This record gives sequence, C-alpha cells and structure tokens, in this order.
Amino acid sequence: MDLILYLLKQMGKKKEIQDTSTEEKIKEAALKVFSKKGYAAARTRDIAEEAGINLALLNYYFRSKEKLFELIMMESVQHFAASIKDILNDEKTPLEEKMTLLASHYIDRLIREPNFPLFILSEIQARPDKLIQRMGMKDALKKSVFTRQLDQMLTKQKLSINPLHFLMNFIGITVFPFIGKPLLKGVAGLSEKEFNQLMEERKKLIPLWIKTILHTN
Amino acid sequence: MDLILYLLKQMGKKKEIQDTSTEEKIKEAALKVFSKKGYAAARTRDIAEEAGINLALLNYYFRSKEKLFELIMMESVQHFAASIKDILNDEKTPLEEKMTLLASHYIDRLIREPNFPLFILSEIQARPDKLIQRMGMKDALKKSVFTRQLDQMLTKQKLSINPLHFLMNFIGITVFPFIGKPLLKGVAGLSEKEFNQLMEERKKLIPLWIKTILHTN
DNA sequence: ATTATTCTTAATCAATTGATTAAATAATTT
DNA sequence: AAATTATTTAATCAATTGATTAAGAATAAT
Repeated sequence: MDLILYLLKQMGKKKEIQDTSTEEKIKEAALKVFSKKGYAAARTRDIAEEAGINLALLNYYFRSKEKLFELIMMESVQHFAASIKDILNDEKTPLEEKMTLLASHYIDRLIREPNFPLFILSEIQARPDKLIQRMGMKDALKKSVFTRQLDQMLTKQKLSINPLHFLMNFIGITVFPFIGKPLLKGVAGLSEKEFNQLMEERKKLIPLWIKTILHTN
Repeated sequence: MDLILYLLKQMGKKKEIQDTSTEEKIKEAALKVFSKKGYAAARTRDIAEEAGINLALLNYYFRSKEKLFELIMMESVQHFAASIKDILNDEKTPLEEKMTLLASHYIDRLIREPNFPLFILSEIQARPDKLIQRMGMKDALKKSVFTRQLDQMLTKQKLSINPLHFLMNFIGITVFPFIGKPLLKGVAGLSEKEFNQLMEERKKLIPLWIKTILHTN
C-alpha cells in the first residue's frame, strides 16, 4: 500500500484521488439534479446537498452554475455522440444490423438514464444555438456511413422519400417512450419493472418495425 | 348598438367584454411564455410584458404564478384530451381510419403549437402526480373504443404483443419530430418551411407506416 | 351627480438564490 | 518542522423575483 501511494505521489496523482472524487461527486450530482429539474429549477444548493458538500465548494470548483451546467452538458452530449458515431460509421455492418445495434445501445443507456433525452431536448429548446453547434453532429450525421447506406437503400427501392423521415421514425420510436415515461406509467398504470420489461422487448421489435417501414411505399 | 349594450348590461355581461379580453390576454401570454421557457424559468414579469399589462394585474386576476400555471395547464390538457377523445371513441370509424384522423389532427395542432408536447412532458416530469390524475386519461384510454379495436385487431392476427407498443409507436412517430424540432432543424439544416413540409407529408405517411407495423409479426 | 365597484399602476416588501469572502483545516512541499 | 498550497466551511452580499399595498383612474350603479 505504501508503495502504491508512493508511486501515485511520484506521478503527482495522489491529490487527484481526492480531487476527482469530490469534483466527480459534484458533477454527478449536478447531472442528476439538472436532468431531473431542468436548468432553471435546479438550485445550486440542491446540487451541493446531493453531492454532500458545501455550496461554496461548488463555486470554488466550477466558478458558477452556468459554467457547471455547460461542462456537464458538453460532456454528456459528447459522450453520447461519440458512442453512437462509432456505430453509425462502421463500414462493415450493414444498415439493418446497425439499427439493431443502435436500438439496443440506445435503450440500454436510456434505461439507465431515462430523463436524459427530455433534459437535453428541453435545454436545446431553451438555448438552441449554444448547444447544437457544440455537438458537431451536423456533418457527422450527413456524412456518416449510416446516412449513405440509408440513401442507397431508398434509391434501390425507388422510394423518393426524404430519409429524414426514417431517422425521425427510428429515434421517435426508440426515444419517445422514455420522454413520455411518467405519462405512460401514469396513464397505463405501469410499474417501473413493467416499463423496463416493455423497453427490453422493444430492443428486438424496433429493428423489425423499422425494417418493414423501410420497405413500405 | 344601444340595444345590444343594453341587453348585455341586463345580463351583467358588458363588463366581461373587457374582462375576458384582459384575462384572456394574460392567459395567452402565460401559455406562450410557460411553454417556451418552462414553469421555473418563466418570470411573471415576462408574462405581464408579453400580455402588455402591469405585473400587479397578473396577481390581481390570478392570485399567483402557481395558480395561473395550474389554470393554463388544466385548460390546455383538457382541451387537448377532449379533442382526441371524440376521435378515440367514435364507434363507426374503423381503426385504421382513426389513425389517419388522429395523425392529421395531431399534426395540424402541433404545427400551430409546436412546443406544447415538450412543455407538457417536462412539467409532468417535474410534478408527476398533480397532472396525471387531473387529465383523467387513464380510464378514458383503457375503456376507449380505440383500445378495444386495437386489441381486436391484434388478437385476430394472433399477435401476442402488448398494445401499448403500438400506442408508443404511433405517438412517438407523430409527436417526436416536434419535440426534437430545434435539434432536427439544427442538425439537418431545415428551414421552418421545410420542416412543416415534412410534417405535412407525415400526415399521410404515418397511418401507412403504422398499418404495416401492425401487420408485422 | 354621487357613490360604489372594478380595474390599473408605481412603489415596495420579503424570500429565494447565485455568488463571494474571510477564516479555518488539511495536505503538500521544502 | 515550517511554509506554502489546496480544500472546506459559515456567514454574508447583492440581485432577482413573486407578491402586496396604497393610491389613482375608469366604469357601473344609485
């Protein structure tokens, strides 16, 4: 143990055990509170309490609520974007398999963080410009292998439909249940378990549905 | 004109010309600001300014921000629910035609009020209990003709899939593009006109897609 | 015309909340 | 060990914001 501590010390890392621990705690708490309440309703005091630290400490680490928010947001979005870019741009896997992968990947993530989409979309609505460029998704999508594959499939079938329709369908079908989760649970009287069960089913069903839709003219 | 004024006076209604005009102005402004910024970020001063009146007047009419919000919310939700219950519960129109009607009706409304869904869903997330019972949608949906028709169709096809899946698909496909509108416009570089054009196309496409999905096993 | 009622405003209050400060404690370096 | 640096806290500040008040203007009732 001494050895380890010594090595860490040599690397100038020992501090970071504490550092990242506190800093990370705050960031996690912030993500939690922000995505539950939205930027405006989230109080820095809530975040501090959730992280088990003092309010001043939050400002000590992140200067301001706004800065903390931007950091959280940037990291979340980039992490999210990065994880799907890999799938989107894989040359080898064919379109339909990509959809299976994407659906499965999305849903797994959404089961873990169900209020992420509503959070993101609300904040995009509140500050459109700031967030959209930052994720640099525009070209990433347009020039993606996925988009090319989709285009090819549509022209091969002589379907003169804007490919955006299918993107909207796919994302809508996948993400919407999570956005509407509280409503859905309320209206249909679902338990958390039943809801998740349904989402698990959708992992397999969504690619099926999208596939058939893709062949409908 | 004198006669009319006299009659209104007799009915004690003359005042209401002014009343509703101001009251309605405030309510419209409130809906606008609330659905754009969300409850927490919306300032009563914003609403007052949007309505072209003094801040105190807002409290004179509606007691508080919270009260005003609840009123707006209740009216919006009930108005919305009522408009689709009619379609849902029509015995005569068959399932597939209902979907065409619903898609068309939804989309028309959403083009006019594109941030309504995100607004509602965000607030449901913020205060789940309060809003859900209030809309009394639970039984309305479960006992609707629509649900019965959907059940029948699924059993006839020996599909042992939870009908909720199709409800999620339908609403997701229809509503999601509006929830993701700012993102979509940003990422795909769409103008307002192009976006609306796409949505118009979806009026016809959605029932087609849902129909095929409904027959996929 | 006078009175009463309803509507509207400017000014102000009080609570909330993001942020800072100064002081204390812990950790690191020399 | 002493000195320097980093971390943490309690107390406080200042701006925002929902709400009230008191006074005035407009409208309706008598």
